[in-house]
Amino acid sequence: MRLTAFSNYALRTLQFAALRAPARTRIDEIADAHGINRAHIVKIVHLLGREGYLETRRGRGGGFTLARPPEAISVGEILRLTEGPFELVECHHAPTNTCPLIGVCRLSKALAKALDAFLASLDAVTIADIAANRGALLARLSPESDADQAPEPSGRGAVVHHSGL
Amino acid sequence: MRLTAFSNYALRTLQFAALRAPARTRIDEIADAHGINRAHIVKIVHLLGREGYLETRRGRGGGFTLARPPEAISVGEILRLTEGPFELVECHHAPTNTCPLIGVCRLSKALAKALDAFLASLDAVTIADIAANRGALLARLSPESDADQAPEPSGRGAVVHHSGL
DNA sequence: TTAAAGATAGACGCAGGATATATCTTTTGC
DNA sequence: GCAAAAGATATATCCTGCGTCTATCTTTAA
Repeated sequence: MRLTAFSNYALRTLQFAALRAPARTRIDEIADAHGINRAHIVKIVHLLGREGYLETRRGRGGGFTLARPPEAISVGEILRLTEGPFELVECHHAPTNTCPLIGVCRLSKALAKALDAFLASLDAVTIADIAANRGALLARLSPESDADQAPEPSGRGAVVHHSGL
Repeated sequence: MRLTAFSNYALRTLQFAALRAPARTRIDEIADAHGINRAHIVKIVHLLGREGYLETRRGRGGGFTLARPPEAISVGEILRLTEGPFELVECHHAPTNTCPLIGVCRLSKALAKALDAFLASLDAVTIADIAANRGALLARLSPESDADQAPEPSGRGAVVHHSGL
């Protein structure tokens, strides 16, 4: 049982934006920080923008910021968005189900209940919560500058500082 | 987020064995019932036998039964066995972690806690629980004979009745 | 008008899991 | 003791979802 890297990076993108607020964050910053390809974060930012979690802005000086207060975005709702339908087992998806026990199977129900417990636990956690220890996180993200946005601009393709995330 | 079919069938194998108890169950019965290849259930029965959940017996008249009372086997422990290490995100596996936030990241901790909630929910469910409504389950598994083991023997390769599971 | 930024499209690779086949060993019944 | 029935074991192959990459377009500010 594993979450997709897509979900993981989506949450880290929001966490990063919360840390940078009220300044804007750029896609390349996050991609460089993780040492991964731009395209991943591009897709994530695009989706989160469409769904009203990020305010994106094109062009020079652009970037994105949280579209809502971080206390108003829960980890659970992001996972519901990025992880696709949560079908732990085949029989949770009626159209393709082949199990004749459907409707009377208590295993299926127990699994659904456990999934609810999982999501409920994450519904109680917000982006503000996972960005609360700002100092410690920023120290890891950009060891040289603690609380302000990195001043030096970076080119598109060249990985400049690779501070990791 | 999805469980493997392997885990799903492992639980159904135990559920089936509980329903059949104290009679023995054969691998082919379950494979035929699901309409899947023998090899899947073979691997599962072998593992569950090795780990002390099933008593297996070779040869004519062989098959397997639960090695413990069904109340003493929880769904959670089976999942821990069959699902491999539960690493929801990359950073939960220290050897391959690349995230510099490791140790201070509250997202990582929140995910671990949610996973605990998931497993705790399933630790409270036993094989006895998911086989409790015996009548309803058996009616679906073998519509013609309700409470006794199907009398007709079935050959190895030929799918005979395909009652589904 | 140029550089910096997000938006969009599409191709490709690949690991894990699902599926299948073949054969060996053990046990019982005749 | 032989044959049939059952689990044990090994190996091969397919396939889907996810991750990865490249290229190009559009918007915006200096």
